[in-house]
Amino acid sequence: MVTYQYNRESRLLTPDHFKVVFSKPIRFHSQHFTVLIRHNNLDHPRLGFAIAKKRVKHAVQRNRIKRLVRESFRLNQHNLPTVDLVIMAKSGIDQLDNQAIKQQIEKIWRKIIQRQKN
RNA sequence: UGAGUUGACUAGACAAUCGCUGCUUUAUCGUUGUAUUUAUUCUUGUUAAUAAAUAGACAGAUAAAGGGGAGGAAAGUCCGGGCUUCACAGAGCAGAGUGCCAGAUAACGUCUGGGCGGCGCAAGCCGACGACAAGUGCAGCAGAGAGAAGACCGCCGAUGACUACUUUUUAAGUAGUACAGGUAAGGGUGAAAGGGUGCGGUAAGAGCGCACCGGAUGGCUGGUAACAGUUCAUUGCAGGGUAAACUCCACUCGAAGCAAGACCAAAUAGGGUUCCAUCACUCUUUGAAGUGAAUACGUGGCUCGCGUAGGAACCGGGUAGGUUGCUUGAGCCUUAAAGCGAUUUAAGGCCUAGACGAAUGAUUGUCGCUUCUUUUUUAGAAGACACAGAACCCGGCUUAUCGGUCAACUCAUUAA
RNA sequence: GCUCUCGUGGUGAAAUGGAUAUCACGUGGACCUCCGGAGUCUAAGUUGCAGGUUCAAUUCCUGCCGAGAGCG
Repeated sequence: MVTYQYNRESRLLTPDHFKVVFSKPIRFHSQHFTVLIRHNNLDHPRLGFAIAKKRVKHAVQRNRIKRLVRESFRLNQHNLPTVDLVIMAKSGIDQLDNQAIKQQIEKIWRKIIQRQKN
C-alpha cells in the first residue's frame, strides 16, 4: 500500500527510542550524511534527526535539511523496510543546494533497500 | 537636476499537485455517567439493584469540508515589566545599578522636549554630562621644577660681600667680580608648568599698579528646573588633571524562573495502617492471645557464603508519561479630542501561529528581480532570490540586512 | 531559561595603566661541523574586532565575534 502520510507514528518521539537506535546500529554513509538504522517491530519505518548545532550553525539551515530529508522520506517510505532511522549531518552540508541534498539522501534510501533484499 | 539628512512603510506575486499542524462544523466510533422510559430481581420501595433504548454532555479516535499558520529583527539575552512559586512586622548595613533638568510610561539604562559641550556650510548628528573647595591616592620617561612648585640656559645684580680707583678718608661715590641673592618676561622639557593683551613700573622682573577681555562669589532679572543674561556690588585672580581610581552625594533594587507552577498518574522499588499466614519465645488466661524476625527454611557432610521470608485490602508521597499553564493582550486598525512632543482619553470595528526529538514545507508552471553570456533587442543560463526561523507574553536597546516606495527638510547648480 | 570564565608569536603561559609586550617549547634563516645533533646569533605579535575614558590601554568601560564551563 502506498502512503504519503507523515504523522507522529512515523517519528522517533522519546529519548528511549533514540537510545535503542544508537545502541546497536547499522551505519550508512555518504559525503554529508550518516544514517543509523535498526529494525523495529512495527509495520512502518520511523525517522529521527540528530543534527548538531556545531555542524550546522544557523537554525534556518537546520530546518531546511530536516524538511528536505523528511519530504524525501515521506515520498519513499513505502519502499523502505520497517526500521528506525536516525539521520546525522556532517559539517559542510549547509553549503549544498536543495537538489544535491535530495540526490544524496535518495542514494542512501537505495542502499538501504538493496541491503534489505540481500 | 545633483548631493545629502530625518522619519514611515514593504520584505517577490499568482496557480496546480502532494504533505505537516491548530481551530470551527458535520458524520461515525468510543468513554463516562446525568435525565427519561421500558423490562427483570426481591428486602415490594413515591426511594434499591441490573440490563436495554432515547436524549444530553465530553478527555478522546477516524473521515470530510471550510478557514488560519514565522519576523522586522522571531537573533543577542543587554535592560525593564506582567505572570507564577518561595521569603517577608518595620528600619538599617552590605552588594549591584543609575547619574544635566523637566515630562511620558506598568516600568526602564527606553522615549520626548529643553539646557550645556563637540562635529557639520546646512538640514541635522553625537555626548556615563553629579562632586577633586570632605578625605585618600595616581602622573613612567623627559625636565631645574608635577602642586599652594621651581632657577638649567638666560636676564638682573638695586641691596649685601669682595677688589680697584677717586674724594672732603670711622664715611661717600664710581667701575668691576658674578660670591650671597633677586627674577617667572624669553628659551628649553613635557599630555599638562598656577588667567590673556597692552601701558606703566623696575636693577631685572612680576596683578606690583592701571585699562580692556575672561573668570570667581553674592545680588537682581527671565525660566517649573537645568541654565542663561546682567550698564549691579565685591574680589587681583583661583589650590590645575584624573572619580570608565578608592570614595562622597542623590535615587532605584527581596529571590528565582514556564524545565516557574497546578492536576492526573503505569511498571518497579520502597513507606504507613488493618487483616490473614510461617517460625521462635512467654503464660493463673493455651487464645484467629501477646512479644519478636536477632530467627526460620532451602542449598550442603559441616563452617563461611548465597538464596527465600509470604498473601490481600486501603492510604499517602511520587518517577516515566500525560493534561494544563498557552495565547484576548499595558492587543491591533480607523476616526476624533488634549498636548510642541513622547503619550493619553473617547467612540467604532477586528481576533491575527501555538508546535513540544519540536509544524509553518517540497515540486512544477507563468510573471517580476538580480547576475552572467550573446548582442543592441531580444534570447539563453544560473539563483537555499538580502538578513534570517516563534518555544510563556509584552515594552525597549543592540547587532545582521539585497532592494523598493512615500513624506518632510537642507545645500549646490541652472531656468523663470 | 539562567549564570560565569577566557581570547597575547605556530603551541602553552606571564606582564601594578607607563620604555622596543616577557618566558618555555617549536618553526624558518645564519654561524659552527666532512655530515647530523648539541651550542651561538637572529626573525616572525593588528595583544579577537569596533568604539570610548585617560597625557598614555594587554590592563579600565561599552557593544559585537569566537571558544569553553556550570546550574536547572
